[in-house]
Amino acid sequence: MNYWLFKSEPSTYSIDDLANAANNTDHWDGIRNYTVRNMIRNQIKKNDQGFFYHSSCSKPGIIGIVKVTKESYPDHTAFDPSSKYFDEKSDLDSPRWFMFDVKLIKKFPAIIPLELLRKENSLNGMQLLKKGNRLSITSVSAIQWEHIISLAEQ
DNA sequence: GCCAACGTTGGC
DNA sequence: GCCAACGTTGGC
Repeated sequence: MNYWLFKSEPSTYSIDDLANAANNTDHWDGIRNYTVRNMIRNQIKKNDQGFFYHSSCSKPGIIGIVKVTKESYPDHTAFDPSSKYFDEKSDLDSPRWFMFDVKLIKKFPAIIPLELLRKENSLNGMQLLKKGNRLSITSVSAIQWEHIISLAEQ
């Protein structure tokens, strides 16, 4: 099983939106970056777990845990001209973009701020924290995962 | 295939 | 709003 970190701008889609979705489950759409697309198609598997990360907001950080409930399938928003994620180059017969489903497992009582993650020496190698990282999905090692979970429980 | 120009991300 | 860093586009 793999661990991930999924970024979302709370003004677009927050952890509370997921909490309010039917069965606490929703699709993770709108990925329009090839590196991340390939991660979805090749690596993100059912029952993988991930952190829900709030980005581009006043206090960015990790706010909860989700679980992958459905693996890679075509992102239908790419075919919808009214969607901001519409991509006229995505072909129904050969979709360019993919999404997956996640279920909310836990919302932390308090966000774990990016600022705090940066202070943790044992998280030095974390992909999220690397200079220039802009990927909206990054991998998390089991050790990093456990360490962050322990921060959430403090 | 190179690379300049432009677009996007996302912390601050 | 700024801007560093990276991604994408498209002419050549």
